[in-house]
Amino acid sequence: MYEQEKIRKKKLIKIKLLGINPYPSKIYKTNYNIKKILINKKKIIKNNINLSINGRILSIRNMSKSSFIDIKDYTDNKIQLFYNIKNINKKLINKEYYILLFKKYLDIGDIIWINGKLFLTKVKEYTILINKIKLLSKCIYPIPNIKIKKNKIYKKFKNKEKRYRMRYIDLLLNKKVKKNFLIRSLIIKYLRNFLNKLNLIEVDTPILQNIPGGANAKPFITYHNKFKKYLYLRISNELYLKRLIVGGFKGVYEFSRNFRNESIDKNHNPEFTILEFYISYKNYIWMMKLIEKLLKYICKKTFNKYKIKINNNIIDFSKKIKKIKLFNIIKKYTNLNINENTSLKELIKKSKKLKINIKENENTKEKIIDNIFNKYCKKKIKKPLFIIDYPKYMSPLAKSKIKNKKLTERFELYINGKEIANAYTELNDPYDQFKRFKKQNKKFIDKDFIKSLKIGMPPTVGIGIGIDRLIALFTNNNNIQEIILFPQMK
RNA sequence: GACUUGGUAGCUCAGCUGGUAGAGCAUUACACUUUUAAUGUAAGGGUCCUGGGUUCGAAUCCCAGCCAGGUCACCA
Repeated sequence: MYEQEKIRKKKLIKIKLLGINPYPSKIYKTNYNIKKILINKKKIIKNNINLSINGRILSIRNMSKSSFIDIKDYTDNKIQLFYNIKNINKKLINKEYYILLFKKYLDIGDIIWINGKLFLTKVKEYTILINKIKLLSKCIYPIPNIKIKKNKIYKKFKNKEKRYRMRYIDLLLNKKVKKNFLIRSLIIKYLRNFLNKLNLIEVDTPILQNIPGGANAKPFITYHNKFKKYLYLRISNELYLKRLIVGGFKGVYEFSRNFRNESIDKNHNPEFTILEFYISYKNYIWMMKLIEKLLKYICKKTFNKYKIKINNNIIDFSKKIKKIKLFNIIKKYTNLNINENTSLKELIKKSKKLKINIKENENTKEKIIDNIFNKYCKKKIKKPLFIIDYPKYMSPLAKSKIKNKKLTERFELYINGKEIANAYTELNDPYDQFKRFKKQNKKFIDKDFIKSLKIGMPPTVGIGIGIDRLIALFTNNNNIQEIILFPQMK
């Protein structure tokens, strides 16, 4: 690094001394991108079209009095450039052309603008004969070189730590990585389209909250100097979106960046994105149908097909998603006969064989069931599956079922062993909600939210979809770091 | 948090049971008038993650730490 950077710095100084600005502010017009050139190559040659393009240099081959340069642009296509000493005698050649090309001041990684005409070389490669050239930005830090020689690929930049810490290089060199983020962008775009078609309103709610509510997780704490009080980065936006439903919106959604002060692994980043949306006068049954439509829609729009391969399983998003009751799936995989009436003592007894490890002070029914499910059921789910009939004690924000008050109108969506979404008909009884908050977490009770429920929230269904996990799923990545541009690192 | 694998040149990686730090590509110089990610010759480039220890001698063995990956647990 030291050596090569030093050499390039010297070049930079020389270029400047010779009157060339290595970082010009002027914009040079282009009339093509490389993808467009490759598509229209025959036409371009036929009509003798003058091409102007931008790009980054990938490789340089100097041979005596002529040279070849490969450049790549934002379309991720590359094209070969050519210049020859014959051109030097022409009066047309400007100073910059001479200095950059013949003094060899260009490096791999430099960003240039060129103007020239397309021709076919002796070896039949479509190539641009350079007529004018401008340096747009000098590359000082050498990027890993891209080369294939004798069937060996010298293109690797695959050290994960380096890739994540220097994502700009990763994106530049690894096509797949860039593609993943293009898919991410598409999926979010189509989710928005879908929700907008439903006439939901996109909103922004506070990231800095007085009381971290709506989920059970450790928050990041910060301090407001003027208020002289602690504020919390949101762990969820749920309670704010519900306030908006109280306020009379028919439906709202937010792509919410949430923050949780927990450990990092392939499924968890301290900041992550959840899409939450709430629709009044609907319930969780309706939402299940909507989610089927939503998945089908984004799969089709993004990939132009309904079936995609995930972890060697083909998943067909045009099919109806099956439902199973929580206690039934537990029975299926563990043979354990439990239900919402099972007492804590009984649960502990029955689950003893399953090697569930719960800290003694956290010995609650919801923890034990959660544990059993995570350990024995979750990973077995490959195809999309709705899990329903969660007991009330596991669902502090969900409305109870009419026929069985101990169960709730709630479902979770699992695909490929991962929780993708969590939804329920929202609890809108303020006194019931207050009781449940008290049971769940005495430290943070959002009394203002209770007040909003007292004003009256219409029957409402709400859902949270883990966007990072959803995108990891659709891009067939097992690690969330691959689809978060800048994953958190120490 | 536990276990496990790794950290050596710009990149990818060799380096055996301890004996002067290696390769390919990249870089620099020279040669060669259109090459298939050329070719030939030569050169430069290293805090072998950090700190201790063992030893005449440590990239290598031992201990501690840092950073990262994987698996599991916790957390959603």
